[in-house]
Amino acid sequence: MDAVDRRLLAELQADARLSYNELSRRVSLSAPAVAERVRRLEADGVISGYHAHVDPTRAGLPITALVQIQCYGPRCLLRDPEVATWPEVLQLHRVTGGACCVLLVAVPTMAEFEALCDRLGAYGQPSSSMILSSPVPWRPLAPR
Amino acid sequence: MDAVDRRLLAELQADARLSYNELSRRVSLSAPAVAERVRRLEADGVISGYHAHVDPTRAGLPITALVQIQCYGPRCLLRDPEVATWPEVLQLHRVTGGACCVLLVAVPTMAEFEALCDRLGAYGQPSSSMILSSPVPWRPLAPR
DNA sequence: GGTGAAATATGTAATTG
DNA sequence: CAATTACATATTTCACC
Repeated sequence: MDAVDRRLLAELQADARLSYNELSRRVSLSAPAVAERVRRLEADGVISGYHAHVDPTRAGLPITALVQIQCYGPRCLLRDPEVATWPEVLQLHRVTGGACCVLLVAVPTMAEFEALCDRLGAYGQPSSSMILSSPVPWRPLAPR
Repeated sequence: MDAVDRRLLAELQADARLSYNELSRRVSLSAPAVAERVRRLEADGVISGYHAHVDPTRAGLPITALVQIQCYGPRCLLRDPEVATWPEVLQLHRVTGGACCVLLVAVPTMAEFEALCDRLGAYGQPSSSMILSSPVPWRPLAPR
């Protein structure tokens, strides 16, 4: 991974819909050369995907929260592949510390959040932090 | 926002680089009609951006963590706009509960993580949960 | 990695239902 | 008023240097 690859990653993280033509202008390389580099970054798994980001509130999901769960050993949430498919679960991380895992969730109403907490309660003790605002909802990675 | 808009959001969240032509085939509409709907979703702020997602480990940032901070009132991290520009900070959420805010961070080495903790310590009491793995690093929103 | 030509995609404007 | 068609422009993708 050289300086040009890092430039390409920065541009595509900022705007995933840039054309190879526009990218080629920005990194001063021909379009085919850019296309080949990008395909290599995709094949190597450096780029894991291209995603439109949707504002949860404007999409009708104004309640977002970080939920830590202290799982009941054998009933651990991480052992149930079903949970990763729940539409409320935007992120799921296995972590060290008091909790077993942390979920970022988004729901339309408090009633649905309560129902989700009940469902999560089957796996362990949930502890929720409601998100008031997200000064940085996402930021591009600066590769080393 | 009708059913077609929701289809478009689903397709663009799954693959932000789809052409209007391909989108038009998938939702059974002409390309100009699709382009206009997408521009409306962008203008309305439903779509907040299009971003390539980069694998932190493959980009040389194998250490990721969730860091909660109990800020020292007046020195609150949220009052320093500088923090949002630190390249290690991938997400920053203001939350309810014991902590003032939660940060998702990524760094190349434990030594750099230690340095980051020191810097964060100026704002409040940090409590870190190291991320072991992310079964769901990101998932598309299902609008209501 | 660059170049040039063919195939494909995009943007605009006029037109239709 | 939103969607379609038609056409000019731009982009992607090959083959080849």
